[in-house]
Amino acid sequence: MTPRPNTTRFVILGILSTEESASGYDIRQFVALSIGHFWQESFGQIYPELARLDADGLIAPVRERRTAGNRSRKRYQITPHGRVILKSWLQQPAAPSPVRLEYLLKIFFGRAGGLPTTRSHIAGIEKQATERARAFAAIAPELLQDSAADPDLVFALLTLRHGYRTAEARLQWAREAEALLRAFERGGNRGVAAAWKKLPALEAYVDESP
Amino acid sequence: MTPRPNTTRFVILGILSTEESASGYDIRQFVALSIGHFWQESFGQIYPELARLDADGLIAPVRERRTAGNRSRKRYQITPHGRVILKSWLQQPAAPSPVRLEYLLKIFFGRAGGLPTTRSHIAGIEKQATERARAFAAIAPELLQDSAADPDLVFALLTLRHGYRTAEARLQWAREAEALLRAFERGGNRGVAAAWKKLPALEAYVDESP
DNA sequence: TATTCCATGTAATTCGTTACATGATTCT
DNA sequence: AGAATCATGTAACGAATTACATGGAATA
Repeated sequence: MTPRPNTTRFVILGILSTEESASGYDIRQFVALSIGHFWQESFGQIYPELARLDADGLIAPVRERRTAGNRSRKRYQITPHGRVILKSWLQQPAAPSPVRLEYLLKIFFGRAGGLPTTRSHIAGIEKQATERARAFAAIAPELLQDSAADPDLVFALLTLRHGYRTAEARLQWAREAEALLRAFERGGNRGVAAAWKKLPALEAYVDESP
Repeated sequence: MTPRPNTTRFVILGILSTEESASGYDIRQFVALSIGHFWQESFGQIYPELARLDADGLIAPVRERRTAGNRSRKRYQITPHGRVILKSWLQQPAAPSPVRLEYLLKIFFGRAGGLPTTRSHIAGIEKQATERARAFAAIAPELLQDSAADPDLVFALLTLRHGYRTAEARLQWAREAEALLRAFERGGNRGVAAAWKKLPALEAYVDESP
């Protein structure tokens, strides 16, 4: 059986490629704060993987100069070999990421749940998407100020912008969805068909050249 | 330990709530064709779950009138109890769906991978998003024609539109990402900061009322 | 006749989360 | 003194995929 990717490895290597040194706890923090909107890792994944990476020589523990008490805290740094492995992974095309959106499931099966229920799911998405879009919008200026000398700045901005665009798309979708449901309630499938035609034209935009 | 959701159950119940009767194979087909862009199930999940749902009385096997040979094919239909359970699940707010996008990981760690690599990842997304947006755009007219009498039509259109908006957002993002990288190559972080300000303003749109 | 598709199901293995155990440090 | 947070790690369990085994029906 061909073994599955084990992406956690590369997340850890990636973080250690930018962070110089980090503990398991640090890595968890980094993931939650910086890439939490498109990736997550739990301690149960991180700690065992750190041990394996160490055993494989891709990372190495760092001598900890203990400030006072013998506080147990293991920091690691990436090895040259680790960098090579990371780079070769980065250069391979990304594997397709399966997406599972439970809220769309609940909307897709909307007839069995009832229209009011469907509406409240959509309203929930709209609210959440609005909050997220605002949050992403607020982060960018901070990042531009605080990380003006950070060589990783562009890449952080790239993923941040992706988060914003995704939130914005959901917000737009939620508004269109509400319009379609109103049309459905008033005019059934024929009403929906009419409302659909009023939505921004699809083909035109996609064909547009950059 | 609080048991985890087991969404496969409700996917099966949902499909049987609209489909009247279906086999494990049919369910797999349905998932792949109708909701594959935001949900997926494998046989290894479906078949055991069908057995459990049967044992719990939420679905029931249907007598199969065999056309000729004794072909083994088990079709199931949802029971009244199954409908009750489905409905109560649908009415609960959707659990947050963890998202994992490997391609963003590769972009986020772009410095370790090199600019050309990052560019090719973005180009890949742009191509894929374009194809998807076009595909979604092509499905809608078909659906409006073929399913004019289908009581589930609106809900299918809703999720279809979500897929389109997502693809479109990625396409827009990819173009912006390319612009940011060009600015970075020419002017480093200061170039990026300048290019960032030229992107469509963030706050304005989100504050807009429907 | 060979290949593809229909069809069901199990086994092996990995992925990933949650809960638990444990203890130090910092803040109120 | 007590609460919150920092910090590491393991155990248990469920989720999910992939591969395998098996065989009929249709089609080229």
